[in-house]
Amino acid sequence: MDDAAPLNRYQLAELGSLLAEPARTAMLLALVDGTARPAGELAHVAGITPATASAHLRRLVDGGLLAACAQGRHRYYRLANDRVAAMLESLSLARATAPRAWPTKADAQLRRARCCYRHLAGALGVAFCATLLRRDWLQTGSRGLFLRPDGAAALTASGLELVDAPLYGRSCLDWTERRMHLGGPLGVMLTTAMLQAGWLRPLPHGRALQPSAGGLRQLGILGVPLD
Amino acid sequence: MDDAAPLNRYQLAELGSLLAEPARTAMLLALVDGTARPAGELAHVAGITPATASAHLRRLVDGGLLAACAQGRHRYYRLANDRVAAMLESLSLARATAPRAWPTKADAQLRRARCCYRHLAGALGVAFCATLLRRDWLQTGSRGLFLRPDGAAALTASGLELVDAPLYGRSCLDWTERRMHLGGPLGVMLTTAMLQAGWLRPLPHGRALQPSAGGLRQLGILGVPLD
DNA sequence: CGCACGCTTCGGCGGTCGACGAAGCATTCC
DNA sequence: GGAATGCTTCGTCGACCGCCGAAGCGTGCG
Repeated sequence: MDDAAPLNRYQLAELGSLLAEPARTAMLLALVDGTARPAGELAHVAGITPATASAHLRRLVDGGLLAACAQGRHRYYRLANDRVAAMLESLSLARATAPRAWPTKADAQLRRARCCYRHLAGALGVAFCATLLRRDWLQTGSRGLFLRPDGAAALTASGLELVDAPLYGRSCLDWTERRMHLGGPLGVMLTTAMLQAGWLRPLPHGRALQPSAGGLRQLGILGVPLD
Repeated sequence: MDDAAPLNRYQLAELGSLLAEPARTAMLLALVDGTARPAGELAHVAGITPATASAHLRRLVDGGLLAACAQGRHRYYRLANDRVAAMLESLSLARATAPRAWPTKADAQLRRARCCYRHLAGALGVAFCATLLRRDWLQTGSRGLFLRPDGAAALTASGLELVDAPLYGRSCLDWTERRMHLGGPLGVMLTTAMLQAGWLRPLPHGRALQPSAGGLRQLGILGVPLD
């Protein structure tokens, strides 16, 4: 799946082999919505033991259909690239509805917004990061994600007091949303600024963060979709 | 491949299984150009014995990817429908160049035009049939292919004396071109008219037909692409 | 520091499937 | 009618692969 050149008979058969097993197709179908999911969850989705799932996931990664990224003691898997998703779509297997999320005992507040290693996570963190990327305020450089000047200006205009130093961020997987959000020093700095500006308020117990009315208003103005 | 509904994990795996074998992908790739090819040729393309090829072809037909049609002691296989071709295309396996034709000892005259059960076959027969279809002069009815009035008028204007009776034709596979041409009573009638009008002249030996200069001119006027 | 947890690797079992040769059936040609 | 041809079916062998339990490794938590 690296180049767009026509596949020969062997490459096509190899691709077919990867799709030839219901356990593997179940995992792929669970990932077509772009989420990244840990191996154990994919094993459960496929109805097989973690040992068997590990072998399948290895084959899918070796075959270029999946990408793995370890985070803590979890190992998240996602589709390798957009073309894999498009290929699956073209096989008419894209489901209209996203696969149901793994049942989590985390309460609603925790799922909505929380701090993750000092930066913003949860649905709000994912949406905020997606917005920065969509507006090209966040860009990928050799040393990681960095904030472009126009993005910094927009955030400052919204009331955030940003640190002037060139900070870099990195993608961080969200364990409830299963999507990327902004971590690293840049993520920490932005989250700290939001806390200082009163957009977010830490709840007494746990890591949940409570967005304020004013914070939600400012985020909405910036273009962040709010539930 | 019968409906466009999203595939579940088992249907997708079944489709993958069909693609998981190089011998089968070789056959499918040989058919993506829309041609129909006999089992023996497909076996040669895949590099396997006829016995093994027969099993593969049976699976592909049962899986809805191929369609078979017996003609004489040959059994021609082609892609089941357009969606199969599109699916293969989407897997980036459509080749820009058509697979090289099976080497045939038939001489050039025979390949160009000949009679096949009393109707016109060869490259000229295929091109003539395609033109009739493209111009909507030929239409598919419940009893077979029939000539529409405007088509009959155009052919008569070109100098062919057509029988007035409502004749029906049927698709006939061309063994050198591997494409459909017009057979059945309608095909026989049209070919007979061409012979009577001097467009075609039967060669003394064999079944080859020699188009005349006037015949080629008239066919060109009708829109038939000539080599 | 030790336990719990998530994931991977290893070993072995069983089923599926692809390969072929030989035989059988249908069609065509002489 | 008999031989030749094209294709399918049958029987059998061997390889591959999916499955699991058990063990090993690394991370995170108390």
